[in-house]
Amino acid sequence: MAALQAPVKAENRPTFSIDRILGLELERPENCLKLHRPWTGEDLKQQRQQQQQQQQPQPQPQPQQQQQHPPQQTSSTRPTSNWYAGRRPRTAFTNSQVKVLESVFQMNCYPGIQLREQLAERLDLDEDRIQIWFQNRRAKLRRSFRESRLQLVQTAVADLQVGHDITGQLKKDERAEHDLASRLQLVVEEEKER
Amino acid sequence: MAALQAPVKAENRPTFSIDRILGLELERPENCLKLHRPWTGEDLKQQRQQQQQQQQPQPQPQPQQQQQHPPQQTSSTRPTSNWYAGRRPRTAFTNSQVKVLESVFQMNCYPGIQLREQLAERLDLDEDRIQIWFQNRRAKLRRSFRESRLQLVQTAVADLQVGHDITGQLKKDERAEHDLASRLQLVVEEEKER
DNA sequence: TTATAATCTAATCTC
DNA sequence: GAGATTAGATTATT
Repeated sequence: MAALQAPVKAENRPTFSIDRILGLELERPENCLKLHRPWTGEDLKQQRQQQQQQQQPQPQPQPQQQQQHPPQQTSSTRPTSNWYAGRRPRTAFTNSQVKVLESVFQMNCYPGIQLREQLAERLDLDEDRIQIWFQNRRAKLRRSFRESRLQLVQTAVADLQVGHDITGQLKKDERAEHDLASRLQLVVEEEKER
Repeated sequence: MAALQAPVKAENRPTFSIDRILGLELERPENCLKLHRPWTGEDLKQQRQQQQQQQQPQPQPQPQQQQQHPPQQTSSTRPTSNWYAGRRPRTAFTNSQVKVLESVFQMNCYPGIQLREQLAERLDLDEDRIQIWFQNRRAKLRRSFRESRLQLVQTAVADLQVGHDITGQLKKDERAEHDLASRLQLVVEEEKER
C-alpha cells in the first residue's frame, strides 16, 4: 500500500497512515481525549503531522470524479499552516452545476437520498458534496430571511419617524410618540438578535 | 442514465426527478420558503412524495461499495412504514470495520481528508460515511465525558455526606455544614447543565 | 430498549 | 461569498 511509504524513524514520524495506526493498535485511549476545537493548540500538531504525510501522488484508481483534489501545495510552501490542510480541497462547482442545483433547490430544498444521488450522478459530483451544498444553501437562505426581515422592520420604523416629522405631529403628544418610538426600536433590536 | 428510468404519466407523478424539476424550472421561489424541520408538517409531504418515487431497482452501475443500499423493500410491501424514506439507509458497519475505525480514532479523532480516504478505500466504505462515523464517535466520547464528570462530582458529594453522618459531625456546626451541602449540590446541578 | 447512523442548525474558518 | 468542518440536538433504525 502506498500508505506506508518510507519506514521512517520514530522521531521523524510522518504519523497516521492507517498501517501505522493499526501497527500501533495498542495505545492509551487517553491519546484521543483531546477534544474540542481541533484548530486550537494540541490537536493542531496532530493535524499538521497528518498533513505532512501522504503528499505523494497516491495513484488512486478513481475514474469517477472531476473533483479530484489538486496536488494541494507541496509541503515545502507552507510553514504557516493550520489544521486546515487536513480538509477536503474546496470543490469548485461549475456554473452549470450550480444552475441545476439552484433549480432543484427552488423545488425542494431538503432533497432526500435518492434525489441527492440522482443529482450526484447527473452532475458528476459526490453525493455528500450535494448534501453539503444544500446545507450551506439553506443557511444562506435563512441568513437572507433574517436580513430582509430586519430591513423591513427598520424601514418601517424609519417611515414612521419620517411621517412623523413631516406631519408635525411631534408636538401633539410628545410623550406618547416617544414611547412608541422606543418600543419600535425594541422590535428592531429583537430582530437583530434573531 | 439510470436517473431517467420509466417515462411516467404526469398524473402518476412520482415527482421530483431531476428531469421533472428541470422541466418545471420556472416556479415561484416561494416554493422553498418552507424552512425549518423538514419532518414537520408541510415539508413532510414533499419528502413523502419523493420517497414514493424511485422505488424501482435503479440498476446503478456502481462497482464500488458493499454498502449498496439493499433493495430496500419493494414498493408493493410498504404501506405502513417509514415516512422519511428520504434518508440514507442506515449503514451497518461490520465488526472488523468498527475495529479499524476505533483503532484509528484512538490515535486521531479528527482525521483529515487523506486519512479518511485511506480508510474509505481500505474499509470499502464511502469517505462520507467515515466522516459521519467520526462525528458521531466524538459526540459519544463527549457524552461519556460529561457523564463521568457528573458521576465524579456526584460521588464526591455522596462521600462527603456519608463521612459526615458517620463522624457524627452533623451536630458540630449544623448551619455551616448545611451551607456546604447546598453549595455542593449546586456543583452537581452545574454539571448536569453542561 | 439501547446504541448509533443520519440529519439538521448555527457558528467558524479559510480562501 | 461560499465550501468544509465542527458541536450539539434530534430523528430514526436495529
